[in-house]
Amino acid sequence: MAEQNYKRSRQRERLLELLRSTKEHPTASWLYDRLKIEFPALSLGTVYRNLGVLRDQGLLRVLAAGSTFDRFDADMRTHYHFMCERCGAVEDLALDPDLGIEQRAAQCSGRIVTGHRVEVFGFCEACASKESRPIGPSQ
Amino acid sequence: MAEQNYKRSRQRERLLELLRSTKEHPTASWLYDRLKIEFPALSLGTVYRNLGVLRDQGLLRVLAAGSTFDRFDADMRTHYHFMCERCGAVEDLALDPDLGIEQRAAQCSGRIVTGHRVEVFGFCEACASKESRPIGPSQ
DNA sequence: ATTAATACTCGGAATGATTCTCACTTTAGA
DNA sequence: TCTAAAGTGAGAATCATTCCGAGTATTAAT
Repeated sequence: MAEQNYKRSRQRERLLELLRSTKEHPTASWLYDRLKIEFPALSLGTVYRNLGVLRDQGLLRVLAAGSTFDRFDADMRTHYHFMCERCGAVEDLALDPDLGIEQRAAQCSGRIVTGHRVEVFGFCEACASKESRPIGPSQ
Repeated sequence: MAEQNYKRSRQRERLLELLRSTKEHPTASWLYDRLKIEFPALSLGTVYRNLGVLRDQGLLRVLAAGSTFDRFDADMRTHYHFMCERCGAVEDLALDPDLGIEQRAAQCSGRIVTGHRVEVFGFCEACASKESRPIGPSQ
């Protein structure tokens, strides 16, 4: 899975640059739309295949945003996310990651822990001001 | 979304009992297969619809397990999960939830924070003993 | 108990993100 | 330059989830 032979491709290089240039945690289709301008013949399959390659190369992470679609993040430093329950936006949180969680999760178990993920959810600033009556639990 | 009129249905009541009786964090199709024994005419759509109703009633939570399918958990107390990267199993973690995360995430922002979720990943005990050479990053 | 209103069920079709297939093209090393 | 292997585009296939329409069950009021 990791000991693969990769060749360069302009599509993949630009995909990574694009992902690195934004804080939006884009979806596959957002990336496709942008990249399509530069590569008019671009195929959606190519975007998905390269997202998978970059993930295997450890150059991006996949954030599961509910069951509908994934979002992608090229910032490989451990950091936490905030997800808006109303508009679906994903924002980085300026919190120090708690690596003790991983130690405690491994403690007294045969598990191998490789990482952890924290997602805080609620309503982002824009939605919080519109939405005077917050909705009930949806996750 | 919450001020809905619900009527009782045996299918939904048994669905919730079934989910409450297991620690497996089942998928929709696992629940469907089990419930189908009891309700031979059961429809998959009914399972999904009722999972949605129970979620809106605050009686279960949806765990997004990667992009492929959801898992469901009727334990509404805040608690953390461990997810095996190899077999996909989901286990509860016996860690005290850190509610300070939510306060820190809300601090100095217009956000409304309603909850948070922690997922630790790696290899479960069974997989850790088989898998001598752990695989590279996949999330 | 009957009835009316409406939520619920089933089955199957529709949706939508993601993955796969395959013929052709590009890359990289000899 | 030549060749093998990885990459590409187009579209079909997959698969979890949602939607729809006609008939059924539940509830509250008569």
